[in-house]
Amino acid sequence: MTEPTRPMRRQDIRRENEKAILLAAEKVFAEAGFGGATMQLIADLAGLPKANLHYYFATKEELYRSVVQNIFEIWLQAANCFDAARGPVDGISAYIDAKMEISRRHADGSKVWASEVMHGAPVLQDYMESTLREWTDGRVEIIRRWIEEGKMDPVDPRHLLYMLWATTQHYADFGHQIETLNGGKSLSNRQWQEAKENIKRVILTGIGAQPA
Amino acid sequence: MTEPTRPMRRQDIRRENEKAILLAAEKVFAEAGFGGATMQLIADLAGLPKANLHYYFATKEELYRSVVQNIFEIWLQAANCFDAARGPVDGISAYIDAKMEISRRHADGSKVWASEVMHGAPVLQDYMESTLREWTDGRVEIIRRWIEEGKMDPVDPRHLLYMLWATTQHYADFGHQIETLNGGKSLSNRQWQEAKENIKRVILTGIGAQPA
DNA sequence: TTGCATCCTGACCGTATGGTCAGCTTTCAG
DNA sequence: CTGAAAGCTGACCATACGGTCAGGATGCAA
Repeated sequence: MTEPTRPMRRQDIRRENEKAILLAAEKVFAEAGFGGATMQLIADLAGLPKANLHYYFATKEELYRSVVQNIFEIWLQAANCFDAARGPVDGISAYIDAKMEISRRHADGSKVWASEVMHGAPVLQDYMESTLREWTDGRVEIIRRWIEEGKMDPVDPRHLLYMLWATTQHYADFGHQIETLNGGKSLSNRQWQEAKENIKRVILTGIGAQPA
Repeated sequence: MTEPTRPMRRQDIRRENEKAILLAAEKVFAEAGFGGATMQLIADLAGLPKANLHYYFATKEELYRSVVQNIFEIWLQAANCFDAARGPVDGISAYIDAKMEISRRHADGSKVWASEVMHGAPVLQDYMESTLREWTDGRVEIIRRWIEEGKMDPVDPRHLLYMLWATTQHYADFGHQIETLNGGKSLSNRQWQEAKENIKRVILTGIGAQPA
């Protein structure tokens, strides 16, 4: 115990409880899926009575929506790497780094996101048709320009993006499989590093954008 | 209606009903996850009363297990491509073709498989620790030999395999996302072909195993 | 034809789950 | 200090779901 008592302010209480609930929910949704998750389990993990969850989030759907939107924000932020870059080597390297960091630090969120998409994006369909589509179109344009400028081979930009998403996301979504094939141990720092380097090397070489 | 009545034989009845149930179950599990799927939904989709499902499959778990094992078999069969090959170009090309075909023809199964792994492989843990591990180790050895023989660059075989799994599986698991970014339309024959070619080209080039 | 094994199913049951609510405690502005 | 707003929660409810079962229908071997 750090403090004997804590005279929390209202603001703090709300913020901390919402945070605890969202964190617990992310984990439970990731492990059991939306249908398999129960409010009771989330409540227990968050250390709160179930009724308290419904005080902050009216319904299971609303809580789920919050979790999914959270991870979507994080996912989109990794986009910035792309824009600041001068060429494919910088841009794609940075993007892979960022996405791999997400796979590692937000494995649960990644799984929830994957689950949401796999089940037809019932919650995020709007975002996918607006924000995601715009983001993608923008990146496709950037890649197209790189190709025009001779900075990389003429690879279909969309399929290249899918490849980046797939390879990086895989380390979160299929982390359990990777762990099992790694002797039941989660990847070490070194192994994560190797994974990143491998992806970068194969893809950058594969699109003819080798570092100078 | 094709036939007025059908004097089915017992054998046929069992086979056809099990098949119908498994097909329906695969779809429902893919769309809703294990927890979200209901026996009633599966029964409706299969065109049978719910109680009849329990006649063929005692429990929801047993039905789910059958579905997962089915797709695992298919998944493993794609392995043969690897063995018959003389070098990385043949082997990896054939494997990508096979896995992409699975992503296209068995999208539901692929999703169920992904879901199973994402949730910690509660059903398939044994298989993963035995069959899958053996298969993987064998393929790692093959790739290592290719590297020794100078047929490709020294890329970590395991991470290469993960890359192959990820890129191909992505077209099934994230098919909805891809569809949305494709203007709401599923990929055409031509687009599937392009996807395959792109993956092959980038990866084969990326590992320094260009066709002669 | 007969008898039996297989196949089928409507009706039912116990339980778990999402959600509600009345009433309590705590915070804090005035 | 005070009252209202915010925070909290045990007990409760309706429903949906997995699973059961008694008994009827059907095929099939002898």
